[in-house]
Amino acid sequence: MPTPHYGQPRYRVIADELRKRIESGAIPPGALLPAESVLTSEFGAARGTIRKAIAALREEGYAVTEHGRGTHATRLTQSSADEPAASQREMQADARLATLFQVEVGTTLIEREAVIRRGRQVARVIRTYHLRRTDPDPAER
Amino acid sequence: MPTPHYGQPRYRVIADELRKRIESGAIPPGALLPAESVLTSEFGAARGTIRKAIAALREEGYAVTEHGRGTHATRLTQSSADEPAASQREMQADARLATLFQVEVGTTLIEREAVIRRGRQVARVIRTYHLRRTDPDPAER
DNA sequence: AGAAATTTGTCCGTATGTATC
DNA sequence: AGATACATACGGACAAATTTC
Repeated sequence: MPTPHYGQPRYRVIADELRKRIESGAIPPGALLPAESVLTSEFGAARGTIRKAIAALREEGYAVTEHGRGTHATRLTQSSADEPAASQREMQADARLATLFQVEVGTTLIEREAVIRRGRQVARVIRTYHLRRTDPDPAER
Repeated sequence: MPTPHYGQPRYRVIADELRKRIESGAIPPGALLPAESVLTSEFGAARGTIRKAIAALREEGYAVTEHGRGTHATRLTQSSADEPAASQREMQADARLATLFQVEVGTTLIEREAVIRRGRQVARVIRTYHLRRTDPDPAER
């Protein structure tokens, strides 16, 4: 079948469903999500669509994926004592971020850190900040 | 040519090239990037690969895409009163960044801050860091 | 106003590469 | 070495938003 994405696109619906399972505890923090192949069967969607749904969850801070291992539901640590390579964590808005987001200082934000490597060297580090409950994300449409 | 992604994946190389054009001014802030169809021809890559490259640029804060319009290079010196003008500045590497870049704490890094707005609201704040001297981008490894 | 062209968005299917178990 | 799981890449088709004629 072609592409009848009335209203919400398929990957969005799937992402919402998986997010619901995580928030409800059906998939506990730290637990592994079903493999892409399993989700493909369950939702009757192409693998690419499943992957896009999971990518959306990652961007929203609900999951973390590791190459040959799988995707884990995120346990967002309130750590301010940051040392590890936590790719994702909660943090409190400082003055600058609070101003930008128009919230009060101390409001919880999600910080994600990505590293672009060139061979063994780190070429760039990217840090993204956003409020929790972000929806779709026009960036990708 | 199936999928030989030795070293850097194709979309990564393309993203780096496009980013270089933006940073160098070859594609001025606010300007439209070539359409996906054009980039597909230029790089001889599938459309999906081009789209992934552009998605990477979005995540790094270098571009913003709108549905039937196209992808614009993000404007750095935005108006508004809340901006300390320069969205790009030098800063000293903290412990975390120093570790990643394998340099000493206090080494000068370039920090770029992009503010992605959705309407009047700030949706995301993206900060990218990279070494000053060295990199810009060997483009290829 | 309307139709066509342009451009990005979604989805499917297939194949191969890479990391982990 | 084999199996499992995620990653990259190609190609095709149709949908939706915008611009152009």
